[in-house]
Amino acid sequence: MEEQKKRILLVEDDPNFGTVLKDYLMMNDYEVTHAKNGMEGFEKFKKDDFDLCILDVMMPYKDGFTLAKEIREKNTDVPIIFLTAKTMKEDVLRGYKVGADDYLNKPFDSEVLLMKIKAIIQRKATETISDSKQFEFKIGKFDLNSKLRFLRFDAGEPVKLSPKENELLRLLALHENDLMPRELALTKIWRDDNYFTSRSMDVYIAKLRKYLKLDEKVEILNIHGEGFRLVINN
Amino acid sequence: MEEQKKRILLVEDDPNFGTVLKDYLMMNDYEVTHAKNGMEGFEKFKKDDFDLCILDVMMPYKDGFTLAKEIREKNTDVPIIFLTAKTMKEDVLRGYKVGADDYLNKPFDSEVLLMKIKAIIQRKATETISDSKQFEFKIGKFDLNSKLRFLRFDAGEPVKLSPKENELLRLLALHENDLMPRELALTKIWRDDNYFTSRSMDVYIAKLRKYLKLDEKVEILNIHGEGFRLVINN
DNA sequence: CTTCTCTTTTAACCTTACATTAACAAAAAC
DNA sequence: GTTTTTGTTAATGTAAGGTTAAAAGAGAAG
Repeated sequence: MEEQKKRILLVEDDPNFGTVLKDYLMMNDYEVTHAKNGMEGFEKFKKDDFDLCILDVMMPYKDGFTLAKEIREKNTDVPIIFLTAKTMKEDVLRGYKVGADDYLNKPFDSEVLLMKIKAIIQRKATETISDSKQFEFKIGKFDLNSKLRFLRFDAGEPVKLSPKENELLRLLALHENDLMPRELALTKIWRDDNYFTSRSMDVYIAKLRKYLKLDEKVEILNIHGEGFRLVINN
Repeated sequence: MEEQKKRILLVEDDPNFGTVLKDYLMMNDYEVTHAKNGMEGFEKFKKDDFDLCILDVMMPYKDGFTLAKEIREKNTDVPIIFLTAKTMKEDVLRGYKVGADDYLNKPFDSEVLLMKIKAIIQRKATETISDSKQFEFKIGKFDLNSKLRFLRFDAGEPVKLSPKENELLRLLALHENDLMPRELALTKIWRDDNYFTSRSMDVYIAKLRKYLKLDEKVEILNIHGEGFRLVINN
């Protein structure tokens, strides 16, 4: 079976360590892009699609967490592994908040890192069955382009959607006629689950309903305690 | 937000540590079943549905890895976290091989464990559940979709069911024409068995009967002192 | 640095949905 | 005939969701 090499973005400011790690990963059949600081890391991230990011936490100018936040704004899915110099609890917790998939304490065992990489990439691969690269949806008489973030009714003037509106509608569309669990949206879009983010989400549901009113065949139904359902009647 | 408590199976042979950890998790809103060894752990696993397993590696008779293998044979999805006494590389690698989601070295920080639990359970929630089979039932002229929680008569307008109505009808449908023991519903749905939950269940039976009246061939019979029976006459 | 604009969150208030409890009637068991 | 179990309806309390508006952030432009 012909298998596409997985692409890793490695952001590590220590040139010695970075180079060694890069070479090690490449020897294990990954395609590695090495950035020497947060700034550069973000630039490279924007330019390419990666299957995984490995970020050093301690870096001058822009630390790993800040970089992760920026990356998350662009891409809610890409797995992130943090490298922390020592096991500081605050770091670990902060990492999870930003949506880390894992973290490793330096010095770490390279085989363990490989295992983690494998496990994480595999996990994503199974998750990403259908929602891989879907950015255009037909929703009744609407067209949603979630890459450009606009919603067009009946081939008319497109309305611009805010990032959150867009993500939420996209999630709903991905589950058209099916349940889109509340939890899913909260974890994928808001990455946090408390009373207020939950209310925030409800506010966005209201906004979307307003947009979608133009087509009376399209509606967002609530399933009490579970989530929402985008239905298209005919 | 009425959120169903997540259920954790904790297998830990050290009674002191096990009890403390159990209490800590329960204080943080998890429902915890504590097994004192691998054997017991597997028995409890078979009996119930868990959202997460936390397994101690070092246990007499049946170690955590062996238990994990057995669990994996029953269930390929449930997340597993290992607790290892010290960071032995072989253990870590072996853990990943068996399909661990994470591992923690004792002693560990309890807050970190909580974060990991949260992250892992959220991750699972993300993976879309689309086993339509177990959720759709034909009951006489009715269609029950117990994932979307609606009941439709004769291809007409669907009626929304409340969570309890839905679960109860689903249980009855699973035992169609057969006895559905009272106790089964009480333990599976209400997870509690006392005078009042029992009365509550009767109230729901009445509700379901009302819905099902539309098809005179469908009825819920009582078997005194035993339970109920969903029968479809022809 | 300030202002303007767009986005998101927080707050408030109201409605709907749900589960439980109580009360009483009916049926079954003994 | 008395006790226990079940059938049913209504009342209550709480939680979740709908909606709107104001506050708070964030970024761009002046």
